[in-house]
Amino acid sequence: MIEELRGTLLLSRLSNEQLQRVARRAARLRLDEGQALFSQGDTADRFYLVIRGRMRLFRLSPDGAEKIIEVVEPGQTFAEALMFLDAPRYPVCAAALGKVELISIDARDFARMLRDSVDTCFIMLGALSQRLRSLVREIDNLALHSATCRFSRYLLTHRLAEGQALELDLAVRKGVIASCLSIKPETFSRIEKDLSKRGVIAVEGQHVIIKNLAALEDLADLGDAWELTPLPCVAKEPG
Amino acid sequence: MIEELRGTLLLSRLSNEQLQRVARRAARLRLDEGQALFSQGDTADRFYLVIRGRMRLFRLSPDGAEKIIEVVEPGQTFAEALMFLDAPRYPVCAAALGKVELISIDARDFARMLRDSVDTCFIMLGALSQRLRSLVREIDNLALHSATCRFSRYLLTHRLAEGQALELDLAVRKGVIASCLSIKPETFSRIEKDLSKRGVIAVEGQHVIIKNLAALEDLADLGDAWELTPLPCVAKEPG
DNA sequence: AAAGTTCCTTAACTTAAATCAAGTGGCTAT
DNA sequence: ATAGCCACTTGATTTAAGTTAAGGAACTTT
Repeated sequence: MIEELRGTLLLSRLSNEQLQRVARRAARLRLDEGQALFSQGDTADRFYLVIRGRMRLFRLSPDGAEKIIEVVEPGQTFAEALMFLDAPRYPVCAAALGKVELISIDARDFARMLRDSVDTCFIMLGALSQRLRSLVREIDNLALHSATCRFSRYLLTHRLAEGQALELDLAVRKGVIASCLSIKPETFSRIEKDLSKRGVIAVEGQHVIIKNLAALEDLADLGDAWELTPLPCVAKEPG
Repeated sequence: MIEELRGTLLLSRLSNEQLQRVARRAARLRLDEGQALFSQGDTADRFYLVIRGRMRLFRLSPDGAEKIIEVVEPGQTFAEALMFLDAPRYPVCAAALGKVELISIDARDFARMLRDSVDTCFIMLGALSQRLRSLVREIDNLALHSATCRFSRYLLTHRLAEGQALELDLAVRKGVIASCLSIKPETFSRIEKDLSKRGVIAVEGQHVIIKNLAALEDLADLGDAWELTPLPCVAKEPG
């Protein structure tokens, strides 16, 4: 367990004693496909580290519609920002995408410990700042760009994640991607089909081939190239 | 200047020497109506404190459409989260709504100083966490709720801000509110008119009267009451 | 006071995406 | 195998909100 914790960026700057303290109050957790971890509104006293599998964090509307805010990958933590609020409640629901293994961490205790690790504070601040930026981008996507544009951007950013390849495999069900992009599955299908017909991409199941990168970038409507890069890097030492 | 800084939540835990250090590298700034402060993509080496007036932070799409992400009120800081990123660029444009007075603060220097004030780190973490939560809510609003619902929620939250009154004055131009809600001005007008016709509200210029609170809450589609309250409180002492 | 602005409203019309309603093809489990 | 389920596709239709266009009210500015 200690080793798994140490490998996580957020916890990387903690001393051995600190890690042991975290581990003492941590618990391993296994979820099956679709199983819920917590719901929007629940009191938030723990945060989580994904060891294996993926979690989906989503908002639920009163009439049952859902919108995925984030898909959390192994090695990432989630719900850790809440420990700095007064009487925190989870602002989203969390459920497993496939089988998932997690470690759950005591938030209050962790926050108290944080007072002795400014380094970790800074890692945390960097992480929150990045997440803030990505949420701003998502708002921009929703408010200012069409479904086709969002889909194109999705392909382009995930191409980056896989080393600039012109082919990529969708990591999750299409319905999940659709929800991430705030598109209904039907519309998602139609967009895929349309772009295929126009020769921009070719789709076969989960496998997508970018046939015309220039056209795709055009559809993605990237005014500023710098916007795309989702640099996963945090300031180490300000100054 | 020192006094103005000390009154700001974010800076409230700094020692006199630290405040003096901040002040030494701070500058006062005045903007006229509509004047731009920075643009999306600019290198971000300073952050700002609003002394007087309001700033609008907005995203610009390549074709010139704009969406206001936030309206910053006096006493609030903005763009402070960026100092924790590696080569930060402003993710939004900032411009004045009316005449504005600001203090601009050196971000790198501030971040360096932060290492000696865990208290301030925690205030910062709390502030970022709150902002994160409000952006998640905004995404929820855009993805899961209609324009009318967003408008209703706007009225209800701003009613709270003004002590539960059933009447309120819109603090900014309607076009600005429309952009905050990602609604076109024409649609905004139509919604106002429709709700007036249905006896839910009455509008006269900037003055809005809530005639039927229950109906408005119904339109706002609040599944969970706890969601509305935008508690502006930060954890002081975790533990 | 006349002429411009800027902001807001109203009306006619268009459109992107949602909804409704069937399918299809690939799994799993009996 | 076959029945059932699930993810996805496809087509027909609806609808919320955007677009275009024009006019009005409250201001500045000259």
